[in-house]
Amino acid sequence: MDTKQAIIEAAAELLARSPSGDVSTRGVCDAAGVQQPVLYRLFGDKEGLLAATVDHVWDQYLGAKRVAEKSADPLEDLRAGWDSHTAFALAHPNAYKLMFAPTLRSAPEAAREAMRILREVLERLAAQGRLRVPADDAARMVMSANTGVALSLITRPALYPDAGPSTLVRDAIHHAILVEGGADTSARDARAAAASTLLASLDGLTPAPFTPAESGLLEEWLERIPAAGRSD
Amino acid sequence: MDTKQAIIEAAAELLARSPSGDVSTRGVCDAAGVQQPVLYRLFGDKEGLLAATVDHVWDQYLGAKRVAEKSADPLEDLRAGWDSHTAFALAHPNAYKLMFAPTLRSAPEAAREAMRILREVLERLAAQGRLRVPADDAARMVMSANTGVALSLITRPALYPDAGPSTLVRDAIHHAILVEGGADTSARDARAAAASTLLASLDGLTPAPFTPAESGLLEEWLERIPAAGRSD
DNA sequence: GCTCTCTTCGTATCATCGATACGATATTGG
DNA sequence: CCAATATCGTATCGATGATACGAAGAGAGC
Repeated sequence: MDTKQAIIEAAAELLARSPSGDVSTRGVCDAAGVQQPVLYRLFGDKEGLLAATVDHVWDQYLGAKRVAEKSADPLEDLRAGWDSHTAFALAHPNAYKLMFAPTLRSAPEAAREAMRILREVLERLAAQGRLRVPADDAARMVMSANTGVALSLITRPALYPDAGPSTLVRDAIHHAILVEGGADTSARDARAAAASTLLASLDGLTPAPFTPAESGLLEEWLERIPAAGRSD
Repeated sequence: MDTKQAIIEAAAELLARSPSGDVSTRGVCDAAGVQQPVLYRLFGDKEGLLAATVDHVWDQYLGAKRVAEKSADPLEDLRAGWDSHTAFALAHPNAYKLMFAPTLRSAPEAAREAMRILREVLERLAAQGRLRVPADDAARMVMSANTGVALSLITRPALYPDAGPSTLVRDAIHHAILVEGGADTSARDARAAAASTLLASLDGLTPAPFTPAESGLLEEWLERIPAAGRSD
């Protein structure tokens, strides 16, 4: 059991120091003081080792950040999440490349966890009526843009000498997915306002996304929403 | 001369068919009917071959598009450039990964040319006073976000089943770098915000004003609203 | 304590890959 | 026709991912 951790830490160490962003199984085994067959018995193949290594680096980094999460305002958390994601990429470029670049066939667990954390923050915003797109779409937008910015910062430092574009892109995406300023209205008020906004603007849609029958039913349902009771 | 082109085309062919996204110099030489030393004499090393191959694929793709460029409205060109970039990634995923993922040490000429084309369009917009950020910043924002979206589409098809996020991120970035143009966007934004607000809060309604079937249909309709009513 | 079985270990080895040395062959200039 | 130069082709190197296979060790049952 301990040898597994020793191998992972040796791999993380070598990976962090590797100029090419790659490590050899021989090098890892030598550094960890084990032979190749034990590595392959514990991790299956090189991809398994790299995935475990990435997860380890990610967990270590996240451990320091986990305490500071879940502030009062989910928008702050959303911004902090983006900046934390970017900072991780700059702090551990090789691990980050393995995590998000198309090197590995299947995404490591760390990438999935990053997506989970992001989606959780977005759902908190959605519950407050502050998302203007479905949470899944917002998650995809934020994640893909963030990885693109982070990879650019890492792999083209001459073109991206500072993290200015990161903040600009971050705010551009957040502006696109968030409702302006509606933090103070309660969820029920926001819902009622949203329903009436839609009711007022449905007729003007061209091309019409609904049949007349659908439109009629939708209007009837929307009228029921403001009266619907307190969820929170 | 001709053997060089033959090698490049063989490499492009093998690269397009490669499930791993990689090719071996031996395979390329066999397919082109030459020996390894000639490859190394013509291209220096494998990276040189791959860079030349990426440039070849990019030129071929761009050749078909070059005629349709430089429309009257640079904003149309900006949108077309984003969509063309994304379409190239989907059409030639392996070449695209080599072009923008951190595999190659130095960016191939094709990547630089893509940046040049983008910056040229942005400078036309800037000349018309329609850019709200410096053209270099705008170029970095657009390029990094676009590569992030494209890489996500390529490498995580399960998470990104369609190009919807591409358009959303595109418009988010463009909105952030451009001065306001359309007048009807505000109404559409309000409508979209209202729809997603409702969508996010429907589940919490107690007592439930809708049957599960109604709820499902309503959600489906609400998801259609943000995309509806695009006039431009 | 002894043996039997099953797991772990360690050597040696395979196959593939990028890259090159070096003699053989062809081509070109005089 | 010859010599100088460039190209070719075999054979090979060094590194790497992955594994076969016998040796050594650890329990389980008697």
